[in-house]
Amino acid sequence: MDHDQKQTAILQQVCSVPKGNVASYGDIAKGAGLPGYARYVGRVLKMLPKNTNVPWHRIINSQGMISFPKGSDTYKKQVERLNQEGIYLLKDKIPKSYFIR
DNA sequence: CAGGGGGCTAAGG
DNA sequence: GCCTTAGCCCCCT
Repeated sequence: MDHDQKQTAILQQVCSVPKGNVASYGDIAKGAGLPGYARYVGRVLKMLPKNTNVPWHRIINSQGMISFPKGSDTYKKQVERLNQEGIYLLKDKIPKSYFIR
């Protein structure tokens, strides 16, 4: 399996997360058939263009927290996008009830 | 090759 | 809750 296929599989998994729900990097990797590729997922999402239709904001870490420095532009951006689909943080964390199950 | 660093994770103090 | 350790993927200098 080459790089492109992994990337495609990952992005496809990301796009499969319904609006109003979230998933962890590890979950995405797992669902893409690539257990252990959590960090790889983050690396892939990092290079997406601004205008992408891929819902990168629905991907968070296993602790339910946003994996950006709190207060950074990207952090705010992600929070805004989540709020826009009815997802709200509690003490900087996203409640478990939003996770895909 | 060595070292450092990322949108990570699970386990232990 | 915090921090460290070890393990995971990869990339860059």
